[in-house]
Amino acid sequence: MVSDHALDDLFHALADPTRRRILERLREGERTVGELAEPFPMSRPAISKHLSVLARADLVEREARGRETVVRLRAEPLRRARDWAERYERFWTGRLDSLAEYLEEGG
Amino acid sequence: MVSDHALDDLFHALADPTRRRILERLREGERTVGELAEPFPMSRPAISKHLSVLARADLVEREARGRETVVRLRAEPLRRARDWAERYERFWTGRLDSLAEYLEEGG
DNA sequence: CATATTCGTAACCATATGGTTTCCGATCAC
DNA sequence: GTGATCGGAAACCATATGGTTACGAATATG
Repeated sequence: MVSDHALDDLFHALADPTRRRILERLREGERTVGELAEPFPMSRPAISKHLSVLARADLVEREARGRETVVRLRAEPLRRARDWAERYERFWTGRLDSLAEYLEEGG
Repeated sequence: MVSDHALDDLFHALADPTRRRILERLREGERTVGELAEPFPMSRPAISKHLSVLARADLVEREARGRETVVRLRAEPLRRARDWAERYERFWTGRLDSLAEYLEEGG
């Protein structure tokens, strides 16, 4: 574990609504940068930066195609996020754990 | 969906190794702020700020107990993170989807 | 060839983040 | 009551973040 820079990048990438919306749209299929930028009330370079953040987290890949750039979803890293969160599952699945801890701690 | 500030706070809280380590330690049981701060090479106020970030995401709750403050894990919000990520599961579980999209797009 | 389009980079700016040190209120111990 | 300890708040600082506009390289168009 130590510091796990990949998880830092991953969660940071997900902590922005614009970036999450981009991922949502990419579920429907690959899109050019221009198509991705169109619905957002911000400039193309701003979207380009968001895509760089997503690419650093390995959540998208960009491929030059002619003068356009096609962006594709790479969802695999999200599995790591899910797995990480799942390790806490027993903690939210009921208060049995609280009782167990209470007993363990000599209560 | 719109903007979902709760997910912003949640993923932001998780995007820091110190905060994730704090959550890890809290899985073993509640801890005082001092106990939580002890292993980290940073000041108590720094940890206090990290705890505020975690509290804003509803991942911990703090309770004054005498002059100490006890911190408890509240893992429920992590379920939302897991559920969010899981919506992408079919995207990482095989390339069948790619074929489907290829066909849908008239390839 | 000339021009328009796509998209990334550079430079810049305002604000947020993450750390520090200092201080203060509350509580416990004596 | 005096003094030590716990922990949050305030003030401060350096850097990161998230946006902008301007520009330039590469590609398509006519």
